[in-house]
Amino acid sequence: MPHSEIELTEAEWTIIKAVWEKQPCAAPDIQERLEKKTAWTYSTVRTIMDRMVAKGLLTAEKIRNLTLYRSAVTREQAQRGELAYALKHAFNGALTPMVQCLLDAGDLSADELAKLETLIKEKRKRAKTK
Amino acid sequence: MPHSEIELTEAEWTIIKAVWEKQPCAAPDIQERLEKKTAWTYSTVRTIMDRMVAKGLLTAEKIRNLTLYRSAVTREQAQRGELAYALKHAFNGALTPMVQCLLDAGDLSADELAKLETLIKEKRKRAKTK
DNA sequence: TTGCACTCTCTACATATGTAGAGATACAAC
DNA sequence: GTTGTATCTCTACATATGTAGAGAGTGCAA
Repeated sequence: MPHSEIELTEAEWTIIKAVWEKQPCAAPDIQERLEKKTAWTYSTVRTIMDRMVAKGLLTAEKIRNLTLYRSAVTREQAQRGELAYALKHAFNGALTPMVQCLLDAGDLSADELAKLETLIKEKRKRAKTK
Repeated sequence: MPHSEIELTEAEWTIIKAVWEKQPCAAPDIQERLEKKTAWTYSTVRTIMDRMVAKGLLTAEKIRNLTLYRSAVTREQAQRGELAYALKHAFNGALTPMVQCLLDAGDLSADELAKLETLIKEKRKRAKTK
């Protein structure tokens, strides 16, 4: 049992994506970087980030007057968390229908479909040899 | 533009799944049905349901002393909403990586993989003839 | 007409989340 | 020392979400 499910709110996703882009970073950095998109003030960004530290989503290291933040979870972990949530609630844990819905919903190009087909083939091969 | 994204909280998912199982239903029904899983009191269930009506997730029809609820969204709509959320936030809208992650994460049986492969093949065929 | 049994309405409270202002601090430049 | 400027800390408030108790309305059975 690795970690109790990781779940992010919309605001948290916005922040953590910015953190991933430039790892140790200060709150004012993030605030500036997001200003165009979100119009959040420094206080807002800072509050969210500190709450994320409390939740274990970020780490904070204080150096003099500056607080450096880093992500405490990888993008993959966060992605898995999000998928796990959808899988559990919307699809009762059934993976196949979920993938199916995904294929139905999106407009995938022939190229992308081909790529997926390849992926699955490889996966099957690996499953067999295991 | 169909509907502004549908999003459900954990509690709401629990409720709406119960409603889908037995369409017009009263709050006490749902409460009883969920009691084993959730231990929610009648008040709790009722409050959530009424809030869901306010959000347009359920409809309520009052007949004398009884309020009948129905789902205002289909399971498919709700599923799509959930996937759209994950897609947008965790994968920046890129479907292929999302499917990929899904394949990596879950332990799909060879059978299921085969089924998916078939699905994709069909999809490609349809895409071509279109 | 009294009393259950059922369902409802109203109100309440804790925690979570989104959002931000006001004032304190630290450090560099003058 | 005084003044800026960047950064921080604290506090606050609105809305959302989870959770539930107390008491009122309705109708059947005795």
